[in-house]
Amino acid sequence: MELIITEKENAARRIADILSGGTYDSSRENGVNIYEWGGTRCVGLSGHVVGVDFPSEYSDWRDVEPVELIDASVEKKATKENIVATLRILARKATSATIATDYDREGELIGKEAYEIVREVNDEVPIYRVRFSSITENEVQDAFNNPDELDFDLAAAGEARQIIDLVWGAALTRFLSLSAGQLGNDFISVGRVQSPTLKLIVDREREIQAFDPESYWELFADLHKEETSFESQYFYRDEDDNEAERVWEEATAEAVYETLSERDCATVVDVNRRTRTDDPPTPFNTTQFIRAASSLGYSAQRAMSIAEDLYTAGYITYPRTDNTVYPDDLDPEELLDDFVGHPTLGESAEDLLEAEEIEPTEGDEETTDHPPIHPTGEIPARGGDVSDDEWEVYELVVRRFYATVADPAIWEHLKVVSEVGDCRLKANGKRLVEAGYHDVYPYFNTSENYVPDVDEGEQLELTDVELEAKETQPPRRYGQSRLIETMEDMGIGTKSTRHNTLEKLYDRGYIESDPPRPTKLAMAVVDAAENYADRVVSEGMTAQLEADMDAIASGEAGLEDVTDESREMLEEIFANLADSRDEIGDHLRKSLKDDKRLGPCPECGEDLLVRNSRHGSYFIGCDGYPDCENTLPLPSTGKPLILESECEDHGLNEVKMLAGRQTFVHGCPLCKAEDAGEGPVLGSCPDCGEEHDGELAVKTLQSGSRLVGCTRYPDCEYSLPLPRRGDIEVTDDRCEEHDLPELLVHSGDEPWELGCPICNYQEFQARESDSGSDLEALEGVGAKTVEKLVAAGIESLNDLSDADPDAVAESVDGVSADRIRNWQAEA
DNA sequence: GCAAGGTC
Repeated sequence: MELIITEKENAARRIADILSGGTYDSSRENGVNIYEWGGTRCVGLSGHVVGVDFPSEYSDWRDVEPVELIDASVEKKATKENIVATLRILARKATSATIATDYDREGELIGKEAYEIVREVNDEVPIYRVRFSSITENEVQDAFNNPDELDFDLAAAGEARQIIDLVWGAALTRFLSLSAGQLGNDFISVGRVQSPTLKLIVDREREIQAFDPESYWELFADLHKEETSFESQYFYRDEDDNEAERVWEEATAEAVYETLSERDCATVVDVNRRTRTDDPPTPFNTTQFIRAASSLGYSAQRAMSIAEDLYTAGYITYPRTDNTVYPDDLDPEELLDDFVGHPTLGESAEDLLEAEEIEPTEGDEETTDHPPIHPTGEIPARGGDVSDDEWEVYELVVRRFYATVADPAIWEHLKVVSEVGDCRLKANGKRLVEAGYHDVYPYFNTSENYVPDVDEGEQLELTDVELEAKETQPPRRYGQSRLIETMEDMGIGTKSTRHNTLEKLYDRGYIESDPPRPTKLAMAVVDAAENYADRVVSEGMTAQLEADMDAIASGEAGLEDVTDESREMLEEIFANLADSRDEIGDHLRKSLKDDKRLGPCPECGEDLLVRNSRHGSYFIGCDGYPDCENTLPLPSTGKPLILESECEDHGLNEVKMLAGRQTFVHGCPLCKAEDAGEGPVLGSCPDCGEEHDGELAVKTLQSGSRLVGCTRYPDCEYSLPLPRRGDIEVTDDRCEEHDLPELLVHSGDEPWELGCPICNYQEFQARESDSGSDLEALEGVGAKTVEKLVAAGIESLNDLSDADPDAVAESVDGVSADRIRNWQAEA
């Protein structure tokens, strides 16, 4: 039997399809698909199926000095046992094995892992390696007709990276965690990729904190030509003879204002017209895809997760790629043809097919493993096969492909300079003359700025002179997609890991909200690393590692040369760290406390801190405990985030509750506690009104949440829910059926009618039973996933909370146990 | 219970 091993399940099926001419059968072993035809079997791995780790005697953090990890041996352990087991079974029976993992460094290493598993159980079988740049008939046939051998040097380069990352990461992570006494879930992590990324965010925050705003002024005036008018801005020549608009002295700004205000007319002194070509964008790699999706409001993580689903379902190509050049076997016309006649995507495709020649754009990076992200030609049904979010991302990928084969756009720029006394005004107009690719790719801003045709020497009426006082602004925080782009520029992380690295920084409590803001802990970790292990927060470590890996791959250096040298450098770092452990620990501990501090306790003046209750919820307690027992409640949903804004009455920071889509600002917890109590009475209680004269009132609980409840509580527990946000107004209109006033909720710009609270609750219940489920409130869950969950016996959030994630993942297609755990945390 | 890299 001939055995073929690929990097992933999807590739196994496609290769089986090509080599068997579509005649393969499939079977399942240990939950792994095996494709079979003639005497051949083809199986897909799931990326790495083994991972590096220290021997188990090193696993107790308290028993082992972190420095000992530097010289500890590093072992390989199976991480996907079912796949490894399946591979062993197949390998025993194989007469030849062919490794067909991805054509890149990590693919070579994954191939070597497979090689070792095969060799362990079968020391005779010949093992080949095939390489192809895309899974197409020609390339695959060609590769299998000319089998090669595994490149052990290239794989060793990858192994060196694994060892260095593990040793540095584990030793330093344990050192910092132990120094601050942060063990268990709250450990303090450090790594070659995460730490330079964190430093990027921290450095920007330092700039923002150090920023000293400066005042300046800008001047504007309206110019008129016949019926039309346009805005012009004052400018002057600075010392370097560049055009400048900002005036730095108030007196100068006022003098200019005087000059402009005194006149009622300006003379055109210069008209400059030019056309600019606006080239269509290049094909999507992962980073550019994330960037485009983020401008539609998707987080990096969410964009990748949707892309992953679209890929698995066969609608788009592999979403993890650095490639920005379409492969030769992609025929753009053929692909456009697939969209002809489609109700919403068809028209653009038909327009594009009318062009005489179709020549796609190209980016700078051409790689051998995967093509740029593009549609496959298989089109999902909106609302049926895919959710609205998935469709939006799918359409983005389709339209990006359209854009890459579309014409450039042409802009006309018109600059008009006018003179008023000795002052000059300018106006920049732009007009889209040829929309070009913007017609098929409507995601870029194409707003025009109208400036009329004028001639030199023309006199224009001048009105509405404005003097605006402004301040220079601190640099802006990096957004997620900007961070991922910067990581790519710095050469850290990979297309597959960058978005996960950001997620990791959130999980570790290093960054919060979006755009991410570093916590005090993050600042302290970066401080410590800069002082003692500068290398691990610099992009230089990756640059050096890349160079070393190249040397190993080309045979100029051995794996041991590189890892030994790296270990020596880490030894030196630990020699310097030894005496500073307590000092570093104190700094980290202090920062951890700062992240929880809201401000002074009104009862004793110590600090109020966010604390965990025993049940996993949160409350606010005093640092003076047990001397001061002051506490304040927090809402039971979500994880508290301390905002920068402070309450004017109490000097406490306001609190936001993070709970996925149900995130809301709770505000000052002391204000909330003071506001707690009974609000206006609405009417008689339907449960006990007749018998005991109970009445319904709007109530605010200590935690800040509100409800309509009976005034006889706790004797009568009748209650109706109210929305978490907004002020409730009791109107004069009454519901005839329940004899209660209609309620109005003021939140956002427009107040909305909640109506009678009983009717509102009944409608809510009807909707619940209608859709059958409250599962849709979960992040990233659409009707389709709910259907699958219901089919597996999970009908509500309650069911989900009680379920065993692994068991559910087993029975629900396309949902991982981790994702379920996230949902449980969210619920 | 450490990293980063694959993949789901």
